[in-house]
Amino acid sequence: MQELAFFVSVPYMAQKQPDPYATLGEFIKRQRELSQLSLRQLADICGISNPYLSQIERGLRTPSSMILQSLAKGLRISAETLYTQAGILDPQEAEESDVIKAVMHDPDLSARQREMMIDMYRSFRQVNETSSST
Amino acid sequence: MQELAFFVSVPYMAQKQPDPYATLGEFIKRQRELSQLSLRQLADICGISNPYLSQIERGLRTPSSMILQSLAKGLRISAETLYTQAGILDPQEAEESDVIKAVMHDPDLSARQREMMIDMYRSFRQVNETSSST
DNA sequence: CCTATGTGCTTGCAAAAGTTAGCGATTGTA
DNA sequence: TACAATCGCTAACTTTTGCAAGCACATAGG
Repeated sequence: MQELAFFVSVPYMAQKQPDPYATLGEFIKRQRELSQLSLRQLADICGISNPYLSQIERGLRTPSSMILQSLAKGLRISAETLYTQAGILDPQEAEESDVIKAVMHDPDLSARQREMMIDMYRSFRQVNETSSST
Repeated sequence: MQELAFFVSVPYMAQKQPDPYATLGEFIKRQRELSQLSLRQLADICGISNPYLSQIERGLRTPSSMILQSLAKGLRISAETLYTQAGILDPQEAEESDVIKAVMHDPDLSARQREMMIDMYRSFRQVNETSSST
């Protein structure tokens, strides 16, 4: 396992995904070219080999979490953006309410407890919806 | 108003101290035990093998992004939280009070409903904290 | 007693991840 | 015409992931 530089200050200039059809590799390649970096340059920055980056961009390899993270750092994108692009993070999670998000993010609840709270919340919302419309 | 049968008498076992679990494996194990799932049960839910899950929990293997994602789904936890625990995503706050804050700020809930959700949440937290484990 | 079932863990092995060496094609420059 | 440097890519290799089979231990039940 190689060492990765986890400097915390990432300037977060994540862009909106311009093409929903783009794969993770295509997205990375576009970001790299937007940054005007060659394949080898980005590979060096991220601490991975250039053939491997090439294979990632062409969709021949699925990078691990650590590699994705270092790619995010190197491209100055938020890791969430990359993960969403990779289909690893749930994009519709952003559309959920803050309550559901907060419950889902709470690590001190059990899965069942989270489920119960979310069920309760959704029931409340539904009840409020029907009672207000009739 | 529709009657809702959400009882807070939760028999679910909880874990030891509320200290932050250092490694990803320990965190996953804690979540699994909070859900009262055996190693094989969670492995089946997530579609991975039980020896592999065992190795993940003991820190002998680093799961790929896809495995992490299925683990997040199986544990009903946000993938972001798992990634943060794994030290892969930057630690944006996953404060427990965020649930209460989000509930308090939700305009689509009634005061009574907010109160019920916060009660439920606090009960869960208390159950998890007080019941000591083996 | 023995069988059955549930728990987590160990052992090899196929497959995928990831690297090093090197290819042909380009570009610039002497 | 070299010659050097850079581009992305291929091939062969090493390392790690992830799984199937099976181990040891515990709790029951007949």
